Amino acid sequence: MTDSEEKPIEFGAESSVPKAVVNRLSLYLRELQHLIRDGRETTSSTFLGARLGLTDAQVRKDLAYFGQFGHPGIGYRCPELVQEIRRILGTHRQWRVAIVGLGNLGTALVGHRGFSEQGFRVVAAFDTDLTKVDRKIHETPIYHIDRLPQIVQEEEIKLGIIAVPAASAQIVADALVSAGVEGLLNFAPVTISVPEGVSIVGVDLAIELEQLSFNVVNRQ
Amino acid sequence: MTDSEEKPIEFGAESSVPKAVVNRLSLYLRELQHLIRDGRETTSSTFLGARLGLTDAQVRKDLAYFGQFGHPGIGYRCPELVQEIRRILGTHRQWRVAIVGLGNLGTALVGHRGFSEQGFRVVAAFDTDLTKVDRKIHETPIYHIDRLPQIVQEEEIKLGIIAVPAASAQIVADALVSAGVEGLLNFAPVTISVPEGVSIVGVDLAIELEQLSFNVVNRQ
DNA sequence: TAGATTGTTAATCGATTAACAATC
DNA sequence: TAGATTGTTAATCGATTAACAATC
Repeated sequence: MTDSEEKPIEFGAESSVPKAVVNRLSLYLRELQHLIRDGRETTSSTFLGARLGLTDAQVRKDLAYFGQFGHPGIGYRCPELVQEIRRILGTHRQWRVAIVGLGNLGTALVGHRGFSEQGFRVVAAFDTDLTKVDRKIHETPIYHIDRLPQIVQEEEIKLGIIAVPAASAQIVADALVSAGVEGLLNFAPVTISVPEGVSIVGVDLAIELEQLSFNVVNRQ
Repeated sequence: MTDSEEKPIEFGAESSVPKAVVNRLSLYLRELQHLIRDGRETTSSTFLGARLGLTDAQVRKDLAYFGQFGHPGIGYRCPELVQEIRRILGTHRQWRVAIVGLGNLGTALVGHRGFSEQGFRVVAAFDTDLTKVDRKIHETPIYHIDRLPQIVQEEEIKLGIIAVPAASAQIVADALVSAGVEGLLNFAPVTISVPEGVSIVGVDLAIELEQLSFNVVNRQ
């Protein structure tokens, strides 16, 4: 935030990929995994797109940002494309994750199936409530928040999930970042700032319902 | 999905508002609510935008889709703009909501503070598990899923939250729609189809972590 | 070979930003 | 009045779609 006046002209080289493309990549991955379970070996951009309400051109263009994964005349081999997308997203390896805040939502997230299925392993949970500390939920040990710096380092935790009230979200974010976490998933209904080099994704469940409300009222 | 070949040329008239604009509207609302709590009476497009990493022009343009809410030379009066945005989103009134599926996530969502704070009232929860049925969580009665059609109608439920496994998500969606629900918030990691006139918003928590993973790997 | 389907270029469409007269 | 800030138009930028040669 200090000496940045000029655009980073050559830097990551990859920053040309639109956010929307990366989001669709996750949808392709999910759909491909369903196709594989249904016993399909290959698929086409037209078929894959139709399942998601997208054009065939968009599917091909999205994938073309990252390489050539298809076979002209044949389409995409499902397991092959799954592997490629997981590599692109970085979920071909396991991520070690911490959850901070064991209220309703945080507690639910510790045991969330979808996380482990996609390569995210919740290895630690933190709270201030002494009655929760030193127990386990779904195999995951619960620590007092004071031990966050220590545990994050020892357990080599790289991602943090913030599930505390809005009022403490920024403080928790700062603590996680100081401890060495590189990415945050924030469920608190507040905008959080992080230093450059740290990533943040926000999910506000009430906002999702608001979007739905708008769509219903405007019949969309 | 059957006889649709031509585009709906004149229909809702409102379908010219980009999805991204509506999403930012929710962010403006959230930020304004924080400003009010901090005792601020007015704000400017520059200030509001800065808090969200947006330009002043974008804030003004977004709001201009819906009307003229600002005061030249002064800015926006916070409580006034909050009211306007809530009216636009449809959250100035209470929505009656049902949750289907009382696993980890569904159970957490029944008591989710953020929902009630923004005008969403969870008035019924459904599950197949007989040990859960006929109890209450956080004041909300739990019914057997067989009673869904009856309760949705009696309770005038207009929104449904799907928190069941992927395998049963489409069936639950169909049941909710048949019963008269007009909007669905889907947490199951699967693409769901709904008839025209019904809205659906999907939230896949694993996908959110995947997006974070991509950002971390590509330092964004 | 004929049919299917890719990757990619060019054309189109839509969203964001910059600029500024109008207003308080 | 001078300074601040809006709403809106025009210019810019970026994303999506269409088209098609290359490939299996």
